[in-house]
Amino acid sequence: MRGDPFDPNCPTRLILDRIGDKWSVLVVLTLSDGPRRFSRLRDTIGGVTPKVLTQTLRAMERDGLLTRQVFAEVPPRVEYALTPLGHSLRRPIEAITEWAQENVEAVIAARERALHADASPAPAAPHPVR
Amino acid sequence: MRGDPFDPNCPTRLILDRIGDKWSVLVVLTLSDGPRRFSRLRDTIGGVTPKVLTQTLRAMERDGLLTRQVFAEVPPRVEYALTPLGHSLRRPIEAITEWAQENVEAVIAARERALHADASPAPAAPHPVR
DNA sequence: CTGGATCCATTTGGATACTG
DNA sequence: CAGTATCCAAATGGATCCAG
Repeated sequence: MRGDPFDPNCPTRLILDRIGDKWSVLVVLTLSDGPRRFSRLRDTIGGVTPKVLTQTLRAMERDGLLTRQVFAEVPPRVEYALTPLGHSLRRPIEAITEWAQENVEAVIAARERALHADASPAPAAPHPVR
Repeated sequence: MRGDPFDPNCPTRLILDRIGDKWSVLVVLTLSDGPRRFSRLRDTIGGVTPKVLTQTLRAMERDGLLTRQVFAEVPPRVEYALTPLGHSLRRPIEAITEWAQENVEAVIAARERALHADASPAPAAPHPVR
């Protein structure tokens, strides 16, 4: 009852939502090696805007996955670090990313196949590739 | 580098997007035990609309994660089943869901704490500036 | 029974500019 | 440096109705 992901009201869904956020996953991976500053995170994670990164970090902080430490210095410095809880997420996340790395080609291939099978008879119209 | 999740152009992101889709995860879990019909899937997975479920299934089919078999019967019957590729996703996904089940309470607790800390003026600042 | 089609509210996330 | 503020485009997902 307490851990049923199929129940829409089960908090497990919350976790899936968090994992579902691609940035969270990358943040965990980045912080796995140790604390990082904001700009370091932004630079490491390609294609994320400051706004979204901040949102992600705040959400993860609320969820107890990481800590945010502000140093009263000039220039300002803020360091993010995984909590033990956050660290415990590392393994499952790595399982996913490893699967991704190993099977990306198969997925791409399947997608190509579907595309060709679908477009063979009458191509013409350029289909927006999602 | 073909397997770098940090590269926005890397196909690995595609996988994360697929996992990120909460329904995909639940579909994999549901089909782990064997093929299922559409309505069975819809009923098992709480809170999903037919439209979205169809979208999810079609996307997963394109990606080679499952097969869609139509029986020429009345009433119509359509069965979905995981491919070997889809089955290989089972392990990593279970890793995530197990983590979720084990740590949901900790996350909820952290969230409650953050809420209270934010709502009450003086919880005796344990940390410098926030 | 299995979805396709349509409409629509809400959310999400990106670009840009600016501040303590 | 580390964000915040604002605006906005696009995508997501739900409700509903209908069709093969």
